[in-house]
Amino acid sequence: MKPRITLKKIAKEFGVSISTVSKALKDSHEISEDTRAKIKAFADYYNYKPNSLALQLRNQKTSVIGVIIPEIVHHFFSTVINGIERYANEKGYNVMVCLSNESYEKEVSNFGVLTNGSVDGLIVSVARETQENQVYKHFEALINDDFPLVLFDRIIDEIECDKVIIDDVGGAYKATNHLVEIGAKRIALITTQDYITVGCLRKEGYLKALVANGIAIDESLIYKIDDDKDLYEQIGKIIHVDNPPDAILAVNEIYAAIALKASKTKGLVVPNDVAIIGFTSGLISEFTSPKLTSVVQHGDLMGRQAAELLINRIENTASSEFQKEVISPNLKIRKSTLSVK
Amino acid sequence: MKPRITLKKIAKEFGVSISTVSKALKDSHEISEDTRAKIKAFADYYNYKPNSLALQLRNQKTSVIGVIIPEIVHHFFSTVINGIERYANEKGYNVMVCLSNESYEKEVSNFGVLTNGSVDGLIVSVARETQENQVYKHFEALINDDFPLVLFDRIIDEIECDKVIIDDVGGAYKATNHLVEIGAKRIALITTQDYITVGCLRKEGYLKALVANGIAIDESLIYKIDDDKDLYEQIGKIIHVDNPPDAILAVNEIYAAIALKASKTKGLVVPNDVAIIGFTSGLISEFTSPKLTSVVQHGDLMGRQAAELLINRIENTASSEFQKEVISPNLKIRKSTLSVK
DNA sequence: TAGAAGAGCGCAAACGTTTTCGTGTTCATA
DNA sequence: TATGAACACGAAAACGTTTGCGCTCTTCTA
Repeated sequence: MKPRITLKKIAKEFGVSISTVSKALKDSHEISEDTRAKIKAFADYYNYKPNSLALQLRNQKTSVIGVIIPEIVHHFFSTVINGIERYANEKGYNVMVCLSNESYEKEVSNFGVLTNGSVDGLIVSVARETQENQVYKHFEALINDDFPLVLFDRIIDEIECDKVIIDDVGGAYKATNHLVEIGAKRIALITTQDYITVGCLRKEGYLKALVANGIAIDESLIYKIDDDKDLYEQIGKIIHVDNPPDAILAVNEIYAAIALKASKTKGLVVPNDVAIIGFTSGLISEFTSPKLTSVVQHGDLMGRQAAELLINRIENTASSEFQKEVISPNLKIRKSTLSVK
Repeated sequence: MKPRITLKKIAKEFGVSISTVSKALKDSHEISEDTRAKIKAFADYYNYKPNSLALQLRNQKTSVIGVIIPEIVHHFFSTVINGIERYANEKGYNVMVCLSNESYEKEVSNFGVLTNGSVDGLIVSVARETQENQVYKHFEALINDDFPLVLFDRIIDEIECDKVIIDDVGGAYKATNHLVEIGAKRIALITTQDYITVGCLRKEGYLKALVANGIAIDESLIYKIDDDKDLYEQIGKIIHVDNPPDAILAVNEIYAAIALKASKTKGLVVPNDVAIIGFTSGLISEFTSPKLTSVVQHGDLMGRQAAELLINRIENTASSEFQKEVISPNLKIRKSTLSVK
């Protein structure tokens, strides 16, 4: 790569000082019209642009937001990034994306890299392994330094910082309620392992809705999937029993789509024999047949709000107490739960 | 945010010079055991980490790769980013992601931000608007400066740099051939507007395969979709005619999934009445019914190779001529093209 | 004609590092 | 006692920028 042109080189060219060049380029009245014109023409010709590293170092500000997410090949997370990126851009910030791949170690190493001055703040969704181990030292270190931090979706209650979450309880409640309304009696829940907070919250909403409707809770209808094992097999077992459920609430789109497939394989008609709802409305739900009713999570909005909270914090325009934004999901009703009675 | 601890502060604490501290932390033999131990303990206690901006400025190296893509909420692009991120990480680089949103202006502004010293190199997939307008000044400026640049997928022939592409011609050829083999006679092509290079290339492969199989080219079976208009309407028209095609090759997954839906709506059975193949094997193809046969693009691999080329270029371990890596897509045959004769 | 005013520019510090090249002290050896 | 090395540390430049202040020279005013 050719060396970039600097103030120093321009200064040398005209036999003036660096400060003169800097001021000339900024149209300072301290510099004569003549000198200004010459220098600006030259700088323009050689396409001078201030080195941003130098500026960042001087101004003690990078205008970069770091984002750490468990994975990127995932519709929900990519919409969140989209939301973050758009808002950040409006505010003159850039985005640096790092992946933890659900690994604690990788998350910690990402923290190390990003908090050495290369970003002004961090937006994080916690890795599965971290949630499992419940080791939050790297978060605590940031909090101690008052480092601007926003957690979203997969958050940690003990860590005091700004947060953005979905109202998972409410979403699951709405969804379950909808299933009851269309006449379901035996509603299964396909959820995650207990240490995944969102899984727990959705289960809570599910249970609340059952209670509210006076339906007895049947623990045998609650299935906790292990993401490290074969999904088709685990979910298949739920359907391929003598007395399968007449409705299913799945905590994500994949589980729902697989449940749908399994149902069809068994010869069950959706929604007549079994109605299905998934969380997250990505593209999958749109193209299954029948289309899947989903709890829409508004990832874009979530990202936007996270970025907003973070930038307010960075620029000290935030209130001193930490905010907890709760986004209400809504139900997108499609054919997989069409009332059939 | 609390001010971070610096060499200067440590030096002041012990009444020594900054250089002494720097050397002590690096275990230099120039510094006495005593001093070293004291300084290291202190630095450790206060969790000292070198400011990376300062290092980047001094070393004239950021170890950051800039990535500019048209959009991120897109399975193909997110797999590419995944591939880039993983390889970059192995090599000690971080990734900064910017979105052009298919806009020329945004792309140019991203170029401006990223090439001011904040990244060591750039990986780009060209925005639709840029391809449409064919204005490549921002690319040329980079090339003139020998700035490390890799183009992938949506590339520009005139720009001389490393490139990674899919063998689109070959992929479309394979797919079309497969359709012929299972007995299709009237194969439609659903493609993009002409200025999208990948669309053109896939059309080329489609035509080649027809010729190779001695099938007459029927221009009325080639449909160019306008992404700014309603997709369902445009694609619906292809199916809802008196004499619909008996096979369809779509240049992306969405077009294919919509074609599948439209066919089912019209009462056609897939694959018996009409066989369908899409490009890109994302999650959609997996969950439609029947599952869609697809030309698998290997986005991860593509990202990995792009990152590899770029880092070699950055570290001057690349050959002087520019490389053009071509990734061969393979056909993932699923039920939408199951031989039925 | 002395003094002030103002125009035009340079110095130097600051951001936080690393690294080369000193410099001063101590100690052993001839 | 002079010489040399070994030891322990500091000064300063470099990366590229911004900016407050000071300096010099001209020009105007009283």
